[in-house]
Amino acid sequence: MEASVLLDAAQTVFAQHGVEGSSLRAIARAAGCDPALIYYHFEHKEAMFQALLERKFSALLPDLESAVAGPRPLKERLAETLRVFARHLKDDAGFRALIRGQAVQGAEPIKTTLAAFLRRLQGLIWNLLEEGVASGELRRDLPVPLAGFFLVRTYLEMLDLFPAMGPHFLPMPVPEALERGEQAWIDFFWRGASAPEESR
Amino acid sequence: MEASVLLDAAQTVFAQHGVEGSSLRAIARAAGCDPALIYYHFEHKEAMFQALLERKFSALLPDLESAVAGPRPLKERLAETLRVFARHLKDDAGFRALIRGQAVQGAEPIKTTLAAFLRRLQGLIWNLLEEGVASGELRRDLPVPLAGFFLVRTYLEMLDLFPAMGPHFLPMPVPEALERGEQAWIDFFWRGASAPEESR
DNA sequence: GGGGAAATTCAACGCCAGATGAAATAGTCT
DNA sequence: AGACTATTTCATCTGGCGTTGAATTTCCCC
Repeated sequence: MEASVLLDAAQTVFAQHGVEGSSLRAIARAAGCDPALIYYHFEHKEAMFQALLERKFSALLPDLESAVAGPRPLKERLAETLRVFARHLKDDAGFRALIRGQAVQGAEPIKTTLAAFLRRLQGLIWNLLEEGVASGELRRDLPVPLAGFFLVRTYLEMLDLFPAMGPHFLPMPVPEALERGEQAWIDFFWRGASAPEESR
Repeated sequence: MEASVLLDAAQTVFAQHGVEGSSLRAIARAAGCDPALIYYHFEHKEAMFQALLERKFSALLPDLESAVAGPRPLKERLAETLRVFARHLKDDAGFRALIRGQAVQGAEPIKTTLAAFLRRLQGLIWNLLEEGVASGELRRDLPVPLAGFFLVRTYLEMLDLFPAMGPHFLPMPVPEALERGEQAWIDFFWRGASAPEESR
């Protein structure tokens, strides 16, 4: 049995119960094997979670690099960046909640893995925003690191919370809210970030 | 022993390990009592978590109501709303990660409690934003539910993620990042939400 | 078919968990 | 002091847990 089958099972169980709420026996049951096999492939549960993170991010980053590249208008590339997140993470709210839970209080090795990914992600976003500032499309005083944070984190919050909580507080069906929310956020972000007309 | 002592212990343990990763025996150890006492005060672990949520939100809502009231300028009241969140939640990142984890995949009773709180919170924020639209300060086409979401969730993301991950990706110390981030977000939000000059 | 390596299962250990009924202790009122 | 209620602990039950060494099975190559 390949490690990836175990990781598939782990992702399902982790997403539902969290890392600490998931037992290796539960993961083995989900994978259809003996718990001891997990120890053959991974040192311990946390190493398994780490491998999951790396698998997920390894799939995401190339698409991000494609999204920010090329001659298309800046706003469109920013929007495409968000859509890459949606494609990779949209159906993984439970897992994403887990990742940020680990970001807040996880073990140092996990934080280190997340940080390495964050720096690469940051680099892509910041370069894009700095390119916009240099070209005059974005305002000169835009705090690029913070703006990058706003761009991505607000959008990911929608992806996470609309499906789970949207029915309780959104005045429209969740799929419509996600679609309108995406466009609204891109427009809103653009208004917040773009240079005033008179300075172009 | 009052229930509130048990809830204090529960908050500490839940914040570190999550609801499922926290055992009643661990909470009892943190409180310095026998696990059976927890059953005397609460039906089960989830009921305990629910009581924690209600305790937290009961403390937060009155301050929010004060923050949005009064004759002060709209932008200042929006900013004060965010500061209320900071005062109540700033040192509770672990617990907040837990809350949103539960928002994403928690049991229905917990989601119902969260939803009830969200609706009250929404009501306050939306009224404030709608007041701004009516007065002409905010743009007429502002999607108020989505804008309210952006306002609060982006700020809470900073509160959660800057302390834990900021050293890995922010080009400044975390306390400074939080301070500048707060002001940057308020300004950014204002640019995204306010009406164009020519339509005032 | 045989040898060797890789993969998988089995059995076991000690410990922890949720939950409960009964017993003991503490507090309050008369 | 006694009655009663509230609080707290104790002991127990059943089931699950992480982890490991040994045994078994499977796979691959000659």
